[in-house]
Amino acid sequence: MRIGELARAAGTTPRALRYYEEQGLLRPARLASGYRHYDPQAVGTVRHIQLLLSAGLNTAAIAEILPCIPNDATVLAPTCPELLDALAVERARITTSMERLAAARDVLDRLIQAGPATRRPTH
Amino acid sequence: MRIGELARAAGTTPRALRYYEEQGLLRPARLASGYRHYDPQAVGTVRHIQLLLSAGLNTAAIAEILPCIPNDATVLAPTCPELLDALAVERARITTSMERLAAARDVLDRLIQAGPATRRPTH
DNA sequence: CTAAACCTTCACGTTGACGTGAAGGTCAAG
DNA sequence: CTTGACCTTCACGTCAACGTGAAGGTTTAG
Repeated sequence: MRIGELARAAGTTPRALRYYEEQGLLRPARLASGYRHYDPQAVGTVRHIQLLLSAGLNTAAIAEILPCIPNDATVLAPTCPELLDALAVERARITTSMERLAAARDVLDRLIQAGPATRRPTH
Repeated sequence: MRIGELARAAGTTPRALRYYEEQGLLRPARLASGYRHYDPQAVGTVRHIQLLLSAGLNTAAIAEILPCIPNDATVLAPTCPELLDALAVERARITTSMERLAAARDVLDRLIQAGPATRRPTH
């Protein structure tokens, strides 16, 4: 498939896909015309990229981790053992983020709960 | 207290505090010298700001919400009812973020689990 | 064969939350 | 009264993940 088709299939834009390639996350083949050519597995790869990006990983971290994620998507990775540290670091970062989000949500929840419904004087 | 002291107390920088003021999040008094003067409650306010920022709220959203968070910090807000919508929107955004983080963490967990320990052939 | 719809490579613009000097006023200690 | 640690207001720099043309080649449907 070509870049536009992949972009539609993965819910993104050609520009983003070129950016991912520039960052070393994708390595599409090239047709004689110079057009990029992606195999169907690229759809899953791009979805993984977007997921990790939305989790706050940057492209450098994803570039490390991505080779360990199999194209098959149902089968797990043969795994690159030397990356376990990096994985653990990112995992910890995500957990910390989730805790902060939970704390912030609690703040909002308290405001919502103390809302217009309950209006008891404090005495 | 002055800006440097507040910055140290809240674990941030004077520059950030001036930025918060510029965004309407803080309104310190001024001494005759032109120096900003903060009361002790500002420490808690700044902590709230940082928490909400780290949860992905921008300064505009925080500017809406912050007036509803009491300086006391243990007592809940009298609440501004017209903000319930905005609160709900941000709450939903946070929940979505947490779900994405959880999904990404699952991906990492599967990689970590399938790590060097387990190495069974698939047949 | 031609026009629409693709694609290519530059290369500059955007957004948010600050960082980082620059140039100068203020305050406490010695 | 001077030095050093504060503080002030500009105002430009940064970083990441793209957006947005510009100028031009390619492919495909009619």
